[in-house]
Amino acid sequence: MASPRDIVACVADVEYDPPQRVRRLPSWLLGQAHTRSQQLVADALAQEGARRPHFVVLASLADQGPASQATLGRRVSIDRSDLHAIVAELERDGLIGRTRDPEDRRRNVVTLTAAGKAALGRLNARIDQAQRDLLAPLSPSDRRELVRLLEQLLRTKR
Amino acid sequence: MASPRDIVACVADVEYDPPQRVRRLPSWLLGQAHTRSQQLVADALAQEGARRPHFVVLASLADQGPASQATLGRRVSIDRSDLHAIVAELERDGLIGRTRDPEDRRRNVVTLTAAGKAALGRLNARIDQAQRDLLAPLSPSDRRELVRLLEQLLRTKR
DNA sequence: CGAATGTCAGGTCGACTGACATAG
DNA sequence: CCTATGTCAGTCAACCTGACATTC
Repeated sequence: MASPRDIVACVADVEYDPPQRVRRLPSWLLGQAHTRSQQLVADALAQEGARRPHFVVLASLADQGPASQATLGRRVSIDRSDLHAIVAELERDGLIGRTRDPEDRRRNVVTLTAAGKAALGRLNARIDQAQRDLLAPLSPSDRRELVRLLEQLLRTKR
Repeated sequence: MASPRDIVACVADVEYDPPQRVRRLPSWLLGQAHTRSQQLVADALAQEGARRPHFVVLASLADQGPASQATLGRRVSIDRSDLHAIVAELERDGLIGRTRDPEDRRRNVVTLTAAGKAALGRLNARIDQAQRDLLAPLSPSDRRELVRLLEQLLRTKR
């Protein structure tokens, strides 16, 4: 039943094995690293019942102060229409408050609550652990080097 | 109309500005770098009327030889059901051929045609240019260093 | 019989577009 | 009048699931 050719075919068969050409592409490596990174962060946030936009919104409010939904969305690159669902969930969970801006009654000013600050603290701890897991294969100096290279890669071109 | 506070608010308003906390996260940097990378590659492939899976399938066929759709999908991590649309398009454009495997009549053996090899050559040139654009902000030695670090990051944990 | 293959239908999720009423 | 804001409906592509007939 298992002829030599079948065995060869079977060995050549098994599992994940993209071509060398592709494997060496910096864009491919970045994609793989991003996938791993994204998975770790998503899992970390999920343990607190949050997703990435929730975290980013809370972090922006803490670091940069209250803001209307529109400016908040602009700060963290989330579309107004998508942000709507996020802030609704955060408000439902009592992590933010929304009040009409008396000086411009179109605006919903979003503010971090005490519960929101506490939740952000927990999320920050989870995120930091995810970063450590992500960078675990690298030596401390290599971790700094990677960050430096990525920052330089992103510095130019906006 | 424009009180001092309004001007301050306006300055604080404008544009993309995620919190420092987030900006420094390795996972964030990887995400941003991946976004840029993905954009460059997608644009490069689009100039030849292709998308990423098309390229990866052609590259796998060239580097690793003909294969059934299922094994092809396993090699490059594309689901059978998604691969179906891809190979159909590649066949329509004459870049691959599909023949029933006489030794196992369940299988569709996918083969690269001459036109497919030519198309892959063009795609490779576009992709290489995209890599150069991506890495342009880095010195030659930093480019090698980045690739080394990413490979090491991915080496462990499968 | 169980397992693999190609095929198809559908579902989910994130990113984006267009519209609208309200307010400036 | 034109613009900005918050809201909602709907599109689109990527990714995944489940099903089915055919073949091993």
